Amino acid sequence: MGRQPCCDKLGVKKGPWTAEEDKKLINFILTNGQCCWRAVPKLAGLRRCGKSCRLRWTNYLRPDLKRGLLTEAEEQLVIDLHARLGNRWSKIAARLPGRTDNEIKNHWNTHIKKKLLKMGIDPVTHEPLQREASTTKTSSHADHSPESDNGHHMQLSENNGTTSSENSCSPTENFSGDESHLLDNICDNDPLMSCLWGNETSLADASWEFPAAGQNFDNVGLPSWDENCAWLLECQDFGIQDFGFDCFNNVEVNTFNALEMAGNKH
DNA sequence: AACTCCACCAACCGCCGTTGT
DNA sequence: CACAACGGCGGTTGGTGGAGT
Repeated sequence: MGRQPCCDKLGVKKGPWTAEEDKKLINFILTNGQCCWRAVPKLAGLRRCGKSCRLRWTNYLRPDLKRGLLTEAEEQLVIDLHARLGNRWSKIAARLPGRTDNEIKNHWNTHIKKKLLKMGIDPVTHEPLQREASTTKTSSHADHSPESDNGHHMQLSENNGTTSSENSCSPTENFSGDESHLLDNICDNDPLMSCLWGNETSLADASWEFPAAGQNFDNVGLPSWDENCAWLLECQDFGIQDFGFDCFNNVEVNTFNALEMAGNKH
């Protein structure tokens, strides 16, 4: 009869994660790798739902995360991808290494939306607002989807504010359909997109996988995580910056910062 | 200094497609 | 095949801190 419940919901902690919890989660994934999230809280000694553990890991603790504001290039890419994909944040995030869907979604809602509106562009349809107003008479936005915007999306350009309609790929961007053709179009018309879409398979297939114990990050150009992390965790209480170390790569520093921030909060 | 407003973002909620029993 | 949980996703909320008054 079906599966066992994910968590009993009773005695499950909610709210912000503490440094201690982060430590436990990191330690667990270090030694066991990413396995079934349902088992993680129990095995890691966390009073959290597996879902919550996964979220914490993917959005905050993952060592390959970039932090800080999106760069201009990233922002432009998000806008472009949003015009093509709509609110499919996970798909968009897959094109921006080191960024999470949550982060992109937040950035969209807090920054990009306003920016587009200021420029007179509808953030939903990527159409100019005036033209938008006239077209709404015949079609509703409620059902807006990448398939329905006919590819006449606006591209944010601080330089000239021109649209990219002319040089963007066309219409009916149904990714499940003739995707290879679509990707060709995108790549042909946009160098940045070309670069990213060029790695389509690797990016798309490279669901973030933490190496199991004994493996290291050599294949992704990262240092051996489990070698570093033991003392990393021990050091978190001091704060890495206090050491004046600048020899860490971003990955390690990010993890330090994450832990430190969590530690400072509590 | 105290208060209010606002922006930011981590985390939760609920839905949906997939998958195990 | 039916059912129920899993995993993932997108929408939304609530806490926090900074800016403005």
